[in-house]
Amino acid sequence: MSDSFLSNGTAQQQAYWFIRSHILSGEFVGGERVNPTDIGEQLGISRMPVREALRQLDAEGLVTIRPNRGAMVTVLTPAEVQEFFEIRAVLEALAARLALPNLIGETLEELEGLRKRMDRVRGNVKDWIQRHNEFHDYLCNQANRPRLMADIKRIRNAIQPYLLMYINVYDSMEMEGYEHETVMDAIRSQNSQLVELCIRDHVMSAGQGVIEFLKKREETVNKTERQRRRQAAVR
Amino acid sequence: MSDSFLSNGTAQQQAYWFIRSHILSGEFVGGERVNPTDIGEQLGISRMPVREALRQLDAEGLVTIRPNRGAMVTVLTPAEVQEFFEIRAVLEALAARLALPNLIGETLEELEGLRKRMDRVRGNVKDWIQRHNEFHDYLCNQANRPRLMADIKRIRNAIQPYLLMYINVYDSMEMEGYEHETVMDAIRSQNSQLVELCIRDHVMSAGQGVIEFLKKREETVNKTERQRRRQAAVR
DNA sequence: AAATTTATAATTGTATCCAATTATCCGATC
DNA sequence: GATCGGATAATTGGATACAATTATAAATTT
Repeated sequence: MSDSFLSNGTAQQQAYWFIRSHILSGEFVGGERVNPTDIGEQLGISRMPVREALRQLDAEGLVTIRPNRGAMVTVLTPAEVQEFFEIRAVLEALAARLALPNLIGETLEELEGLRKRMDRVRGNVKDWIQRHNEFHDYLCNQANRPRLMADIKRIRNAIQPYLLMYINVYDSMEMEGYEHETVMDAIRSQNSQLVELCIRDHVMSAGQGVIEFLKKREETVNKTERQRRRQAAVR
Repeated sequence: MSDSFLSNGTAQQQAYWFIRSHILSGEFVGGERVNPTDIGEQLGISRMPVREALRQLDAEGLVTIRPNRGAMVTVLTPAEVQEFFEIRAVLEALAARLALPNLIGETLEELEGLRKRMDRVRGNVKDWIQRHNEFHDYLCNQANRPRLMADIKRIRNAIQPYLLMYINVYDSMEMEGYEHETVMDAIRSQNSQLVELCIRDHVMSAGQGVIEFLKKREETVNKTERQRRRQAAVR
C-alpha cells in the first residue's frame, strides 16, 4: 500500500503521486528544489514524465516552477496560509449548507459516528488528522458537488504541510474537539445560516493557531537569517 | 497585441497562451480534441512543450486529459457549471467582505466609475463583458488576497465559454445592470453581511440564466443525438 | 579577505526518435 | 444494413540527445 506509486499507471502518474505524497508528508520541505533527473532515477523513469507531473503540481499549488530555474516545493507566507484558510472556510461552509438537506436519518448518524471515531484517538496526532479529514470529507460529500469537493481537497492539501508543522510542535492540538459538537448541533437544527457560520468559525479557529505559529516562526527566522537574505535578492 | 503568444517566452508558454485563448474565446469548443502535433506545427515548435501546456490546462480545468487518449477541451455539464457559479459566488462574496474596509473615498469612487463605464456599453456584448470583468476584478483586488484572486479568476475562466454561448444566444443580457447599483449601495452601507449576501445573489442570478439555458440545450441535444450516444459508450 | 571575473559543471528547454496504445477503415459475416 | 474482426494509420508515452541557460567553483583582482 505504501509504495503503490512505484509501479502503478503511467510514468507521469508515478512521478505525480511520488512527489505529491512526499510534499504532503513533509519529507519534501518548502523551498527545497525538486530535481526531475533525481526523481526520475529514483523511480526508474526519465525526467520527461517528471516534468509533466511538476507542471500539474505547479498548477495545484504544491510546487512552484520558474522558467529556466526549475521547480521547488512551494513556500507559503503566513498571509497566504491565512488566505487558504479563509477560502477553505467559505467553501466548506458552502458544502455544508448544500449538504444540509441530506444530513438526516442514517447519514446524520454516520456523521456522528465519524465524530466519535475521531474523538477516540485524540492522543495520536496522525490518526486524528486522518479521521478528522474523513469527517469533513463525509460532510462535504453529502453536498454532491464533485467540483467543489475537488477544490476543497486542493486547498486542504496546499495547507497540510503547515498544519503538520504546527501539530508537530504543539503536539495533540487540545483546543479542537468540542467544536465538532457545536457543528453537529447546528446540523441537527437544520438551520442553514447557522451551519454556515459554524463551519466557517470552526475552520478559521483551527487556522488561527497555525497562522499565529507561522507568523511567530517567521520573525525568528528573519532574525537568524537576515544577513543571508541580503544577498539573495532574487531576480 | 493579438498574436503576442506567437513569439513571447518559452515554447511551453506560447502553447499555453495559444490554447487557453482559443478555449476562452470559444474557438476551441467543448469536446474538441486538442492535438499536440497540430498545435506544435501551428506555433513552429515540437509537441513536447505543448504536452506540458496541456497538463497545466488540465489542472486548471480548461482541458481534460485521459491517459493514452489525449486531451480535449473540457465539457462541463449544466450541474458542473452550476457548481462553479456557486463556488464563484461565495469566493467573490468573501473577497468583497474582505475588501469592504478599503472600499471608501477614492477607491469607492473609482469603483463607481467602473460601474458607469460598464453601463455605457450595454449594447456591445464583447465590451460589456470586458468592463464587467474589470469591475469585479477591481472589487476583488481591494481585498489584497492574491491567492483568492487567482482562484476566482480560474473559476471565471472555466465558465466563460458557457457564459459566451449564453450571451451569443440571448444577445445583450438585459436583466443585468440594475443589480450593480444594489451592490454599490450595499458597499456604501459598509455592512459586511449585506455585501456578502448581495454579491452572492448577484453572481447566482447571473448564473441562473446560463444554467437554465444549458439545461434546456442539453435536452434538445439529447433528443437529436440519442442514437449517436448509444454507441459512444466511452471507456 | 571581499569582490569580481572566468571557467566549469549542472540543469533546463525542447526536438527527435521509437515502442506501445488507440483510432479508423475495410472487408467478411450474419 | 448492422456488426464484427483485423489490418493500417494516427496518436500517445516516454527515452535520449543536444543547445541554451543558470548555478557553482576557481582564479584573479582589489
